[in-house]
Amino acid sequence: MERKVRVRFAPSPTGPLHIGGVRTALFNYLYARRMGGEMVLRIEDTDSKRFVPGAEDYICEALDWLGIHFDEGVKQGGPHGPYRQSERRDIYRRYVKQLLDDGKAYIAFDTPEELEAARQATPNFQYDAATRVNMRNSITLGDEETQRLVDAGETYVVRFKIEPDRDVEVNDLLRGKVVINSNILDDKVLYKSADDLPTYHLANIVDDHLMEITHVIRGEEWLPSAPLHVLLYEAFGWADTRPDFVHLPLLLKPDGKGKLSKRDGDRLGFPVFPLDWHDPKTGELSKGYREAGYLPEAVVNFLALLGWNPGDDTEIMSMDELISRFGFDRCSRSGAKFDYEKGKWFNHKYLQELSDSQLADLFKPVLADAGVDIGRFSDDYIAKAVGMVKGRINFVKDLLSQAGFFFTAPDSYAPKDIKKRWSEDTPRIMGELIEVLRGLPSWKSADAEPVVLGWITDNGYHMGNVMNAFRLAVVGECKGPHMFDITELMGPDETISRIERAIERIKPGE
RNA sequence: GGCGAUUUAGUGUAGAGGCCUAGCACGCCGCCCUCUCACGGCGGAAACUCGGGUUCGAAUCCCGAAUUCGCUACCA
Repeated sequence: MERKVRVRFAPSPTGPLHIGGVRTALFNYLYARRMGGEMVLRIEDTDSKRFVPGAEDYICEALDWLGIHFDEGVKQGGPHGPYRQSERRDIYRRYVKQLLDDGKAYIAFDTPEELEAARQATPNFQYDAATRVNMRNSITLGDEETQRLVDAGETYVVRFKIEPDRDVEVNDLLRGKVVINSNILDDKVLYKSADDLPTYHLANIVDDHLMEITHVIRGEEWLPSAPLHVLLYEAFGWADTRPDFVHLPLLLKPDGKGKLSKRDGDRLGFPVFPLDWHDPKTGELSKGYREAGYLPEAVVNFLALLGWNPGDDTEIMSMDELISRFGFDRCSRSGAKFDYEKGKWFNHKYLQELSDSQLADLFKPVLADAGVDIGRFSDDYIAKAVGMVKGRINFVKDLLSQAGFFFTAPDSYAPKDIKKRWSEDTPRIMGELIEVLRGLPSWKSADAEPVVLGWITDNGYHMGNVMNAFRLAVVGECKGPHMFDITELMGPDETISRIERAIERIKPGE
């Protein structure tokens, strides 16, 4: 019987969700939707030492912002709950007991110090079939003594009894059959009595089974422990419903070596988190894509193409298009260096698809923050200003430097441009320009342009110098959209007053 | 060190024996457009890790080496 596809995203709430984690969540989501399946969000908070308050809410908010929605999980509940591992203690205890009763696991009392000593004594110490007979555990101590110690309240762990010298096969949908000999596996700790919590490995297998997960899609860092998981499914007698594995390639640093980390973002100046994160302990702020000005669609599109491609040259794809085309047959197996420049380009493309008024709405708060009284400008004015410069922006905030002059007259002028375009007799020519402008029958760009250009050529003036001085006076520097489009929008009063202002304030360059 | 994975331009990738004088995109450079800066259009530089095979023919198949990454915790 074909089981309904069910996948899960299972982050650990130890801090803000990393962008690599976001991609893992995205691939899970795309696959689930593609297959008409379901996706659950499970919180793996089995490490009480690393738990960070707020991290869970952050994860939910971030994925929600990106449009990655869950069918079941910690926020929406569901028939397989609870979805927080710390609330499933009784379940894990039951399965730990089952393993113990079946002789598939044993209790060990070795203290961290004793383990450390063992590692010191033996170069490549590994707690396994060969060494467990020399340690303090239920195998060497016997059932009676073990029970006595447990009853006496001694802290212990439960270790998985790995059967030596077995070739364990992991069938990975991306990498094919990976075979690992069980001799290199150690007797992993499954449960710690100290905090009455399982470790990742046990909780993961139990939950995936109970939650009827069909596909475990996770980062490549889990590949080495996949054989252990396979063995665990066997030990529980769940081999027939064991999920398929997909180990996704990692996101790497743009330069140098290794996994992309928070430090790289700080060092290279880009976010590695979806949302801003204020660390509750250090008070430190980590920048997020949302606050940096990214559209969630752009982030999703960008991330989807890191390690996957649709098979043709299509690059801009909505979530629905990604879903309809996604598959592991087109995933790459090697790590992808994170290319922030390409990410900016995606945002640029998505910004271009917004209408002028949509962009204007996004721009208004930025303008207001910059101290502009936006009440003085009509929505139509803002939208038109935005429309003229949108082609040159990667972020909404870029609008400030590109279109700011539409809202505030320049209070300084680019020295470079003064030097090049503002000479001794420029003020006189600008004075003439004002008269020409005043005599204009129409301020429409198409009407005004031939008149002004005609005046320039008729007087034998230098086209570039006059027009750029004009631009310098109005914009503050020699950049921006077509000059007469600017003046049409700004209107005669503002335009002429800016020229007068410039004549007063600019000292000619040498 | 051990184990596993990985390997096409600076980056992300296409390519599944002849269609490859290796395609696309970002980035970079140049030209055009032009009152400026951009956008856009056009063009350019830039890659099959190496060594052996197999084959009439290999980026594509086989073997070996190297590379890079990951794992090697009472973290996930």
